[in-house]
Amino acid sequence: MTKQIEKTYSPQIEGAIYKRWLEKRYFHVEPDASRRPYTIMMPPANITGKLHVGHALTFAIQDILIRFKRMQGYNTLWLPGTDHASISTEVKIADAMKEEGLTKRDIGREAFLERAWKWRGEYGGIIVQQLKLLGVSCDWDRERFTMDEGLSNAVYETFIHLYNKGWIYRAERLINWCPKCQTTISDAEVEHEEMDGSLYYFKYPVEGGGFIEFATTRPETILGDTAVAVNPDDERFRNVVGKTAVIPNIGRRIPIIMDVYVDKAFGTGAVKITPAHDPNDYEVGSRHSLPIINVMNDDGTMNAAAGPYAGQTREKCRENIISDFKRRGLYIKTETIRHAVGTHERCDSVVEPLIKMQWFVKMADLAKPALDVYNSGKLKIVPARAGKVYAHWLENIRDWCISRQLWWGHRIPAYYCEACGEIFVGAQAPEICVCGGARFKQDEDVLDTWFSSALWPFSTLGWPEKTRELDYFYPSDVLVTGYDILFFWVIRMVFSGLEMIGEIPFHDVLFHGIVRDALGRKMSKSLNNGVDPLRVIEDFGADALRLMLVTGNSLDNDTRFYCERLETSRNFLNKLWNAARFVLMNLDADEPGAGSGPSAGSGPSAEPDVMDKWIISRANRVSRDVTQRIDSYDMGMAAQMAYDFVWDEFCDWYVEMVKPRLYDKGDPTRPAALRTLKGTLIVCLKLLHPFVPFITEEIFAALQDKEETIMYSAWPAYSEACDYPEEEQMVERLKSAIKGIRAVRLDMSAPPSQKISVVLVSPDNAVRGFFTSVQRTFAVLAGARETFIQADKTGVNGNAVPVVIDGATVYLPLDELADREKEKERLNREKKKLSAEVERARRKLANEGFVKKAPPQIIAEERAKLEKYRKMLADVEEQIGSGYNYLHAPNNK
RNA sequence: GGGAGUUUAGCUCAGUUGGGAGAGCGCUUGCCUUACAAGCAAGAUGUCAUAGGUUCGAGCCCUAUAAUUCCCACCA
Repeated sequence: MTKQIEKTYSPQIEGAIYKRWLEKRYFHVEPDASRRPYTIMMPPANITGKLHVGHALTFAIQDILIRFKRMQGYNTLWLPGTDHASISTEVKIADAMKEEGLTKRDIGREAFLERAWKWRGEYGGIIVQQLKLLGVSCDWDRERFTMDEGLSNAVYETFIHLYNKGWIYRAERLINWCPKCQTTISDAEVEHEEMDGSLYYFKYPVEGGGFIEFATTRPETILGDTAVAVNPDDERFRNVVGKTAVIPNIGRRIPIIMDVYVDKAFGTGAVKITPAHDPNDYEVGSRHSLPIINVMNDDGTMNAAAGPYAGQTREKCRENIISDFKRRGLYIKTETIRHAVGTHERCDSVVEPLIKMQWFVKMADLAKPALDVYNSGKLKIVPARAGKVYAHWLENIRDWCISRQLWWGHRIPAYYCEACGEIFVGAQAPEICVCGGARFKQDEDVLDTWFSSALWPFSTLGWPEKTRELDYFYPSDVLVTGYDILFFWVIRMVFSGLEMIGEIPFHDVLFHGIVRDALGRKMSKSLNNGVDPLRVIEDFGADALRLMLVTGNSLDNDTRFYCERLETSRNFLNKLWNAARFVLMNLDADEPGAGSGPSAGSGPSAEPDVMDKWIISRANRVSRDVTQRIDSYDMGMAAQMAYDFVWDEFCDWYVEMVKPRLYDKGDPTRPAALRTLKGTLIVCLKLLHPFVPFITEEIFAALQDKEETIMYSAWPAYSEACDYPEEEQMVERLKSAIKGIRAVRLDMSAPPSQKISVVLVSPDNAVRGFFTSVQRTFAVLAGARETFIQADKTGVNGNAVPVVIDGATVYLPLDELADREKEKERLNREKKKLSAEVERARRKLANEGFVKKAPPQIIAEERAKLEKYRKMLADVEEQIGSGYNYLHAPNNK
């Protein structure tokens, strides 16, 4: 006997279900050559992170795919994990230390790392626990951390490999320096922000008389100037080129040179050149062999080379320079200018270009194969426009600065001989140097956090060991992520996978939008407009949250977070819950056996009737459509279709239609009704399970005699045998008749308790036969006391209200209730509508071009429509014109 | 400076290869009909941003324009 479920839906069930799934180890998989794998690598969550709604969206999408494929019989691995998040974690720990009055330098590297590991142990698992509340079905037994031993080996192996190939090198280059975080950052980590700034005009005295005027946005870098450049074609400067200008205050003599880089139209046409602090100037400087003078310390203050300005912050120095130039009469003017300023995306401080010795990955050779797999279609990127961004980035890629002046992360596996300075790259320092020295010092820097995440798709499977997992699960099927980490992560995984494994890390990349607040703003700490998913889950449940996030939006667009939408989802779940309750109640009231059987309407003892066939047919088609939608990553539409089917067709129509059969214990079609009811509910549950895993599991369990999980039940497959187009058409007639009658009743304010008589007149035998077979249902849903089904109008009161449907007219003898005027209006509205339809179809078919050029199927459909509407129109006109005399009817209202 | 989105009902958004404009919320009206008032039933609401073009036929394809959002970029 089936179990009963609680009276109202409550998301409190979720915790226990997840616990059961974990206990049963339903998420865990092993390589199995007899089954096809389906693999998703979960983007590792930062250990510093807290669950936000963005996570909820991205993990909901991944879980939908995983659960869908699992039910389709794939051996599905969804591998979770966390990222050490080098810089964020380090900053966080340093901040915590500040409260104790300690700095990193105070305690030293080793003690700091000790704290970091301790911190990771204490807080690193929080986000994982929060993730579980979402219902994610990932294989927790395979959870990985980017600084696990195995994953670290992968990092060193890769570094050494690339170094030996000459693709990792150490060089002194102009890099992006974050003065606040005190480390280099990669180009990708610099955010260019357009803002209003000042363009200052100054002049340098020229030796031999005169001045040269120039403009700059960064006066403090004057101290590092080693030339002034003008365009070779610029006539205005002909007489000063080759002469020497003098920087006041510090008295440095610098040449006036020519370089095509200079834009004649900008500023004064002359540019001060600071090779140590500007990428362009660096280029110019190397072309002209100019000295490079670094005037800044790592913390953004001026260094000794700044002479009298040494020790000042860059901001203070700027002010002082301006006032000094003013005092000397060398200041001309200040203009406001809109220009891009580079800031560090993590801390927002202005990035300082500096020359430093750093480690780089040479990108040219790595980028090419990554571009090839995209161009050849081997790597599919959804949506397609993201692919263009991918290609554009790779085509214009520059070398990747991978060293960071931090402690938390993978330390660069390079060792320097203390005697001669020779570099050795390897897992350990060598025994002895070529110079005979035996003391080595490891490089102080760690690697960019993305260097290790770039290896995630295979390092998590055991590489560089040759494992069964790597062999079986790699490459993964799809990578799902927000478009914001395309450059940071996705591209780097692709070229890393291609280089180290020789195969792309995933076949598809699916980018989705971000979750915004109700006003469409990005959620951010500064606006304090973030939505806490944990609160939402507490109030509405993970199912409601997940459903809300994926429904009603196309994936690639951003979505707004509305509480009302959450309620809509919650209401739907309650609807589903109560539909299930209804089914369970009826199954329970049934004698054993009749309602059992998992599939819809396939039992010999319970042949489905026409209504059953209708819902079976609909369920069948919807299953096919939902499957197609998920397969094409159209989760929103898939969810919407399942939602509509459950609510509109199953609950509002089928369940209502089937009630009279259920309430009559003697009805011979009752077993079929029960069977179909249960079977269709199960199809609904299965279609919904990827989206709302908890509630579907709970109901599914209640429907089963034995313990079974919906997770591993078979996904509904489309079957032609379950297609019943004729039954569908008939039931559509039934629905139109009922809707028409209801409309009339409402017009007349006839309460549901007031039963009426209904006469259905149709010359069509099949239509009459159908209505006869569903007579009782028809009567109940139409609120009829009795129904007469006949071929002509015999006995129909002249004052009866007609409702015209396709193939029949229904008469409601409502004399005493009828509001004649209202009915007249209604019929005329009908007439107008039908006339428009007829006219539209007629004009279309009268169009020579249409008949000549349109596909035959479209023309045939159009003809059928014309025919149908013409008939209905004629019926309506007949009612208006002849048999129905409104004007002389009594009006008792 | 380059590129990509978006513009559809009062609000938020769907609308797969071009073939009769949709949903949720909100609104109007009537219902506690023994699964569900987190519900049921019936309704109203759109120059599909603008202007051209292609086509028998355009919300969908092409061109231009406007508004708006985002990404990329070394003009001081």
